[in-house]
Amino acid sequence: MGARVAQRRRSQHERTAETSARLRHATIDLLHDQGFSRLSTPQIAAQAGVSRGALTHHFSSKEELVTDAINDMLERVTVDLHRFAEDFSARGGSSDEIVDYIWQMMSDRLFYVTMEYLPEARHNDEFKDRLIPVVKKFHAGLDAVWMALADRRGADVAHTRTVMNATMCLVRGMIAQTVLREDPAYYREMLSFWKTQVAAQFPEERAPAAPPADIPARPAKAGAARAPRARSTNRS
Amino acid sequence: MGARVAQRRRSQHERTAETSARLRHATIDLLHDQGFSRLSTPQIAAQAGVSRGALTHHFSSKEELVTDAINDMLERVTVDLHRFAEDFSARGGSSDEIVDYIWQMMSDRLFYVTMEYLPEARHNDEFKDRLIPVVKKFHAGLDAVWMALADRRGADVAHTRTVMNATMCLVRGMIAQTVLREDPAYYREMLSFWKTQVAAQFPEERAPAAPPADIPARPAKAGAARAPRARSTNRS
DNA sequence: AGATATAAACAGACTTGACTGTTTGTAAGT
DNA sequence: ACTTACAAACAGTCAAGTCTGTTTATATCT
Repeated sequence: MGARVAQRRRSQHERTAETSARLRHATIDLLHDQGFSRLSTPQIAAQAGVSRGALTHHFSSKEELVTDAINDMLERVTVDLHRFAEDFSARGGSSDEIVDYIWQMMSDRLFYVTMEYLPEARHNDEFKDRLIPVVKKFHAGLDAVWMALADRRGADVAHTRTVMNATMCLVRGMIAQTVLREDPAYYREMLSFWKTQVAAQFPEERAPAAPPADIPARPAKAGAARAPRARSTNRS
Repeated sequence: MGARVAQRRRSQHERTAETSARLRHATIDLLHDQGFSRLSTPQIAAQAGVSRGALTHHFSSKEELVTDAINDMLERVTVDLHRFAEDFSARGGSSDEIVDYIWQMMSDRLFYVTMEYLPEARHNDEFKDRLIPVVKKFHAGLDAVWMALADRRGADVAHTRTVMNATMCLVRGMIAQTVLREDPAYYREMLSFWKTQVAAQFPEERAPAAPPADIPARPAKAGAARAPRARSTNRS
């Protein structure tokens, strides 16, 4: 495995930070690639390139490791989203871009990973209790972004919140379908439909107001606008 | 467990049908109540009130049992949906009812069970290949219902399909959220918003066209119309 | 500063338990 | 009688958590 190069002296703090970060990243990678039911601590340790002893030293249980890893992932996604929102506001982008961004963000890895741990949360109360504050923080971050966008647009705050939350839910459901339904046209069409709906909710949009609803909308080569930055995962 | 009562003579065919049905139902029950990662064949056999030997006799692998059970579940749901659609068309119900019905149908058990096996399908190709025709059939059944509804309404077929599929996706995403977010007002508001959206897509609606969007809509004691029949599970 | 004590980081073996697929044995139907 | 339905023991695998031993960093004392 990762033949460690000659390493300079690292402080205890650095060692802890590095090793636990490697383990958290490996956990997300495996959650995405292998799934929760196949997720084992020996495998995580191997993927991270550390011993199982190191894993047990840093995390007192598998649950703690998994919840910490999820927290990490959501924090990274939140940071990315804030960046997008700032850039978007500065440029005064169209609402279509927001839909595309959400689709990209969720289908990159976020919602696939989420689908792995949600079932566990449903049956494991301790796990669920650890997770609730984590996702609450994430939702608060999302909400802050939506509210900032509404503000700059002068849109109704409550209504914007509902539309954005609905977009999130729609995308979640679409991504869930992708597992067993491979049909790009289907998803393209639905995103396109939804973009016209969202645009219609923000009439004060500058450039291209809601187009006549019966035009099936452009091919919607989704997401090209703002590709998510190179996936933050480091596979060795 | 289930102290079997004195049973009259059953034919081989009946015995097979009964035992395998018990196993399939137990599989869905446990998938819903315990989750995929905790699903074991000894547990399924116990829940069904048969021996593990009986299970292995009727199903050559765990995967076969699970896929058969899922197929069963989807067939039952499809039958229920067709019943609803016929009744609905006969009465000329409002589109709100459809949204409520879908929400009820999915949040009863359907989508929670789906969330259990989707991750497995994502990582297990054999399982996925078994499942694809099963869900394809289910989607075809759904589509037939939407098309029949569009027909009677004289609505645009393609557009109706998109709107109904979007409704399904939205509801999927909402139900996924319910695992970690308990917030009835949130879901009520979103359903209410969605109903106005759907209603706006069918202007030729007879009775109450899209109500002013700022009426938060009724408490949405959804689905009472066609309550899913008493859960078909037989716990001993 | 240099030797040394102490604690943290890491490695790997061990224990226990559970699950899947297989096999062997028994009862019920045809 | 003979096949199918059911029952239970068996074999191999592999997980999680615990425990023991080793290395690396840091505090302390002279």
